[in-house]
Amino acid sequence: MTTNRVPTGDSRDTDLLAALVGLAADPPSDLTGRVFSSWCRLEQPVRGVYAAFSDDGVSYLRTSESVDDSDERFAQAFRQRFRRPLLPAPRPPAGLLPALRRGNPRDVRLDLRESTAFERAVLQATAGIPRGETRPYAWVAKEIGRPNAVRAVGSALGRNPVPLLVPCHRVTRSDGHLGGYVFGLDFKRTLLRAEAVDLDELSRLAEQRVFYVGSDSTNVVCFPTCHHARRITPAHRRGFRTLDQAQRAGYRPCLACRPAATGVR
DNA sequence: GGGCGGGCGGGAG
DNA sequence: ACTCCCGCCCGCC
Repeated sequence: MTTNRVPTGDSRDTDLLAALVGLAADPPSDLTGRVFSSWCRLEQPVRGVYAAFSDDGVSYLRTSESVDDSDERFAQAFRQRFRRPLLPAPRPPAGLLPALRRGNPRDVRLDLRESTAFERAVLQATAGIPRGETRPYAWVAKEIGRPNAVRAVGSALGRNPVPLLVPCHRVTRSDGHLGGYVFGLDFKRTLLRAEAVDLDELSRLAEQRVFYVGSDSTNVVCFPTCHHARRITPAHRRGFRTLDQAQRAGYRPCLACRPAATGVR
């Protein structure tokens, strides 16, 4: 996340007072996100994308398809959720386009203040899933230290205010199925294919109930989409149904994809 | 594959 | 404050 905000103290109340006093003059930039947000529409890299943002970061993102290609529908959806007016902006915020292109939320500043602490934890863990890879919902739950809150993770991702930027399309079910998606399952498939995720291979593995892949030369076990797993030579490739089976066979979990012990028997 | 209970956070009343 | 209900789930049957 980049910082383009003027540094301020933590005393928000005094900041607010000072801001209100100076309102007749120039509004301080760090107040804008609380009063109104700007919006813009991008035509790339995905068909069309609407984003709402302020100096505090991008707070809301929709595909144009999901709002019937209508500026007004987007503004309506934003106002209903954030209870704040929305003004058009001449240009997108710094980093938004690279973030969308590279599928990396760290290229752009995000404003997640409207989310709960739990939701932010879910979004942060999800943000760490590399482009071209997938992780189960149960993995996200484990990553944030709430291994049983799996379904709540699904709910939180369903409310992800900034899909595409926080790549919740990279979170799939533990049984190998893709699970749901705000913009529909087809769009989830399209996004994953665009990142070169081999969906056919994934469903083949799911059919065989292979959810972990290891190398018998390194004795490291990964999620199948981990970039390390994809480099394993076919001759050394070994599939496992559970992490437990892999570990009993002498494999240790990959430090990059951190496969979690939850899985389908 | 399908069904079902368990699990959890959040929002509505 | 509490209860009830819902949801991008999981594991067992």
